[in-house]
Amino acid sequence: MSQPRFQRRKEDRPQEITAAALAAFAKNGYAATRVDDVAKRAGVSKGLLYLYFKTKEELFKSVVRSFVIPRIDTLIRSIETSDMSSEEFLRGPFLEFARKMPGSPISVIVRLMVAEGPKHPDLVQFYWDNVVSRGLGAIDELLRRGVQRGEFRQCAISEQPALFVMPVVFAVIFKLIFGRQSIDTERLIETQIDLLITHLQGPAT
Amino acid sequence: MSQPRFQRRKEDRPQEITAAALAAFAKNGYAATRVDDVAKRAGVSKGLLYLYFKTKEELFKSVVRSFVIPRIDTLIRSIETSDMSSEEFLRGPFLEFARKMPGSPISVIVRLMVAEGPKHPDLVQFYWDNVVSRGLGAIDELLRRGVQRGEFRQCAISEQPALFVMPVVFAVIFKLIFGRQSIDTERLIETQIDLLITHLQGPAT
Amino acid sequence: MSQPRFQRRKEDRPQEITAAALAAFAKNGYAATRVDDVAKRAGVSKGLLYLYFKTKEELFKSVVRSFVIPRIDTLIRSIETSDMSSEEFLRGPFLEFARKMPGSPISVIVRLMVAEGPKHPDLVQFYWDNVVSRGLGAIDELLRRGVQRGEFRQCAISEQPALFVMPVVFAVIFKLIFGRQSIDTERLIETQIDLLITHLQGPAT
Amino acid sequence: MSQPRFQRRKEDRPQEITAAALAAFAKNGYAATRVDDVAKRAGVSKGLLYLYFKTKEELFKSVVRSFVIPRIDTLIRSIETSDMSSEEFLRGPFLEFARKMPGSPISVIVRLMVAEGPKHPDLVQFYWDNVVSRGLGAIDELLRRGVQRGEFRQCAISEQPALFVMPVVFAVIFKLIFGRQSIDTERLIETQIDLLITHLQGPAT
DNA sequence: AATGAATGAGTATTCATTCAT
DNA sequence: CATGAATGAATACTCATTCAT
Repeated sequence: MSQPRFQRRKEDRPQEITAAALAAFAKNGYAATRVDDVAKRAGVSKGLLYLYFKTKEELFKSVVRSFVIPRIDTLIRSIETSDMSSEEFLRGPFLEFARKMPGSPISVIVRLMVAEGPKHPDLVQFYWDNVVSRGLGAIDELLRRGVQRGEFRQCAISEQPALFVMPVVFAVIFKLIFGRQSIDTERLIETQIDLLITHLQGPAT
Repeated sequence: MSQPRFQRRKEDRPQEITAAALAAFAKNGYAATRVDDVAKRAGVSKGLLYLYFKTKEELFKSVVRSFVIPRIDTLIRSIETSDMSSEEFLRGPFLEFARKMPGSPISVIVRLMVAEGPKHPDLVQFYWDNVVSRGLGAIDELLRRGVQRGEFRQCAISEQPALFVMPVVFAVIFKLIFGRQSIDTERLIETQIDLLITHLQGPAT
Repeated sequence: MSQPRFQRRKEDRPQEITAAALAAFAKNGYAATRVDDVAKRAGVSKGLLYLYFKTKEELFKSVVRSFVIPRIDTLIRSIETSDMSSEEFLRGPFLEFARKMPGSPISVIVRLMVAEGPKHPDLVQFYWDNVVSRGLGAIDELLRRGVQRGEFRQCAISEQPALFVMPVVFAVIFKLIFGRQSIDTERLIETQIDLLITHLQGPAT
Repeated sequence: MSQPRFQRRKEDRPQEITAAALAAFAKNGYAATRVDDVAKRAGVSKGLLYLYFKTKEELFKSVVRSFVIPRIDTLIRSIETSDMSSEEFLRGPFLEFARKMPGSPISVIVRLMVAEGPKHPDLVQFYWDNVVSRGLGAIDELLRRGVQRGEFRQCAISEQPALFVMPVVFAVIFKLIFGRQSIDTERLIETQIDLLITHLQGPAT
């Protein structure tokens, strides 16, 4: 009776631990998080944690890897498979994605990258290759497609996908530092995207 | 040999120490920086450091205070005293300021705020009050002035000074995490500011 | 070589550590005792010591608690259960107890109380409640019983049990400060107790 | 005008410093007292303090020496020069002396001896030679005189002057540890001295 | 596989002592 | 003489990591 439950448990362990680690890192940052706490959060002994992750650093890298990739994959796939117009996509799914960012687990990872990046060059590289580069690439693809289809004109904006990512990163940072009592980041994101699209569409002739 | 072991230079010490601390924090982050290292960098004994700063935390706060305020003060004063048109100011002094940001000491402090903010709420508050709030206020004032003078039209953009700050923060973060091999942040800043101004000036009739 | 580096002996550790701490405190006093030394004496790592005692101070308190209480309990119980006459008890078990005091672990604790008391008011209170008050109370009870039984007359002496404790404390202090080459404290204790009993029994009619 | 005042000042410096040190030691004990504090209390710079006392330890020894000797000298001289009967002296000047002890500066020195004695054998020796030995000797002399004059009978008590010192030391210790809320030490001292004298005078034949 | 007792290197902080002024 | 800035050795405490059970 109890067997199958334990069986299943074993499979999930690593994920449960990285989830606990993410929560712990989110609360206290990497350096101030004790491995003990992560283990306790995961309902696991310290020894077992070390069975899955050789060091605290490896655990950290695992956290970054396992929580960001799926998110970015989803975005990219939706761009690739979508049959919306570029504008529709930007005002629809992309805006939705952008709005959810601040406050999501990924935002925590931004904090970790900012804080710990300099000490983990390989992780930075990984993050660049798998998250930033691919994310920017996807938006670039979206813009390129818009230009091809005649929706957008080709200009400085259509060549800098970072302009679309910018407000998201900014909002994430703001939320992280100042919490919710700061500025209206949602409106900021909307305004920026609207501004960009308006410009890409050019003066209505 | 030539250097006496004791040197009395009461006046200069605090600044030398905060400068050294900034450099150390910049390299390793707050938690990973050893007080010993800061002292060594400053060419000072650990004991003396503790004579001026009661704790590592206080040293950290001092660093934030002494390096950011002057910078932001300069910007604000130049806005207040400038007799340029708003556009001229944005394309001139402000753009210059924005370009210098990534790689400057302030950029390091952004990293510290992101990483350590959650553990130093009073510092975050201080930063908000003295840096962010005043900085945004100054730009707001500049935009308002532009509207009053008829240079700009009143719209969503003229009400969100953060749109101007956004690319700077974004560039800072990018440089911090990915170094120089990432994206062309200068061009990004320019494009964004140009975009905003163009929009504020409305369709050329 | 023969000793494994890790030994799991959870049960015994706290006692071993407090014993080592008592010895160390006895030798150097509280302030001058390094936690490192206590750990070494106990054949234990510093980390483990801190697993059982959160701070050096808590270790100190534990020492006081665990070495004095049993001693005083024994005395009190023997008073309560004894069926000797009061005189017999005082000249027998009590005198024995008094003689053993100087040089025993408790004597060291007196030193700690004198030296560290002012900085640990709660510990002083604890010591008063659990040791001094109860000890004096027990002797008071013994004297009261003697009066009731007609062995002793009621007088200033029968009301001040401290007169019996006095020579013990004095002897302890003397031994602590001056070692054995000072005065004959055993004889002092005997003389005092004899003197008190003689007086309590009144003039032989 | 100001010259003579400074002149005088210089002479008194060491005493002012030892007085300040006594006060500081009294409050916090030897180990916990910072040289800085002593200097501040004495209204003197740290450097000057070190001009008079080579080390903290030497300062400590100076404190012990300079505050106890005068006290004990006074007692001894009054014994030597007194023309009272031994009983009168014991019930008069000696009792007065004994009563004043707890709470006086000397009581603090007892604490210091108990706490720091083990680490300063030479100081203990000094204390024994100059204070304890001479003090006990003086009382011994007083008792011997009483026996010679036929006031007292020769017995175990007349040979153990410590019996007279005992309640004083005990009272001092008690006050030091438990403050004033403990037991009536004055009455204890009186009772003990009365008891001893009564016994020395023997049964009224 | 799982536990948590045990380890020890690493770090912030204090304070007696020195010495340039 | 007098100052107090400057030094650095000493020490309590933490926490990633190991390993007996």
